[in-house]
Amino acid sequence: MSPRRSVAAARETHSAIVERAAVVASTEGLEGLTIGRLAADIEMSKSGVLGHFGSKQALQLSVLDLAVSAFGREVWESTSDLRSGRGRLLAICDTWISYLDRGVFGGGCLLTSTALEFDGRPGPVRDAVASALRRWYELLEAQVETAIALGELPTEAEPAAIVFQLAALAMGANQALQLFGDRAAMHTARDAMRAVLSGCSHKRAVGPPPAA
Amino acid sequence: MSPRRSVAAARETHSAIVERAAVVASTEGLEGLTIGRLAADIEMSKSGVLGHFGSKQALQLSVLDLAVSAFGREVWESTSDLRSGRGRLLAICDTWISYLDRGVFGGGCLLTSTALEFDGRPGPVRDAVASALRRWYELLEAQVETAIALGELPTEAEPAAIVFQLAALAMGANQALQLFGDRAAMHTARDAMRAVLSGCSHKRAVGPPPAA
DNA sequence: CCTACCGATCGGTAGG
DNA sequence: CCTACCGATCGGTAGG
Repeated sequence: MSPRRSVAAARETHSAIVERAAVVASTEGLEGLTIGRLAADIEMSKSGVLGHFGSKQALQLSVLDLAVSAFGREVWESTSDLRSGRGRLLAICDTWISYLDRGVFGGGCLLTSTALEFDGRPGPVRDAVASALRRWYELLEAQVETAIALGELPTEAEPAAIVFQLAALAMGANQALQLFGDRAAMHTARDAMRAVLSGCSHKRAVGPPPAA
Repeated sequence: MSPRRSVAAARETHSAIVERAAVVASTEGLEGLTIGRLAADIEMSKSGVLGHFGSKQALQLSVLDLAVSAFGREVWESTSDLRSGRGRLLAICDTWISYLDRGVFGGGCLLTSTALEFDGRPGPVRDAVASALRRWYELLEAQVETAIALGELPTEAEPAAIVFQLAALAMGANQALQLFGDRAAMHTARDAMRAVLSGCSHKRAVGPPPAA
């Protein structure tokens, strides 16, 4: 008479697999996942694991979904109490760096690593990570446009260029931390992000160097 | 009486394998290399391929060596006619972007992708890519220091922060091109690199936003 | 959710 | 440089 134990339990098992897979993928990559190893980790049979997804690729997409949700929750949603504009962008720089610094799934940013791992492999995984990143960048561009409209950034600021720089600095922070264990770079990245949002050097600055 | 054909021929075969492996690794990753596939591509037996390296890891290190050489030649050495300082740094921004834009081994920058692929896997490959990138960053920092000493950059400029930003922007350009096919981002990245070297915003710029 | 199994491929070795 | 082979593991299926 168990009240359909299988439904709730299956959902829990599903989550447990995806969460474990995210941890593995965080260091081994999404392609480095194997059903067999995951089954051993979670103490299930291979077919028990595979039954939840149907294929390795479907599992990869589930892991990516989890990574996107976690990123959105930690970087974007945690600034939802702020009104749109420069203030929220500054807060996002902080939550973004903090997200990287905490190493959510035990390794670096899964969106960044998946983007690089799959950028040369056409298919659903590449499409999914590309569209997730594109949505994120468009969200940020909208914030920049709002900031410009509010007079918080100069009218000649270019949203795409500003967002490009913020994303690049986040990638730099990710590499510094994961490859070199360089915590100090988190501050460097944060300062550089704030400089990008300071209204200085949004347009080409190719004049002569200032006198020393 | 062939004049030790085996020596020269073996060297050529070795190069052919490594070059092919670099092309494969450029889209599949260094861990995605397999001896069997490489052997089929190059039309040799598996053991014929493996005999040149001894192990897959040794092959990976050879590919990384090739990638480091190519990067050094195309980005650094091609600016060797310039004297050290800001002028050479500006030229490096151009050769760096050009190197990324050309997609040397058919995919993205192998140093960037290997760094991300192996940052969570301790071992010789991780050590090799980390030390190659560290040497590159130190080379750039020395150029920044020279520029400061020559009065081409402000004395309060922080070499590590400037190099961090240049490297981050290169990673951003790599992602934009490989994941989104965004050629326009090459110009965005180049402009942002030049802004970093313009003497503006080297120190924290956290004041109030400029009036609109 | 399991056991049992499939063909394919992995990195690597033996021996020549 | 080759053939022939090793044990291990891969993603996935059949059948329950």
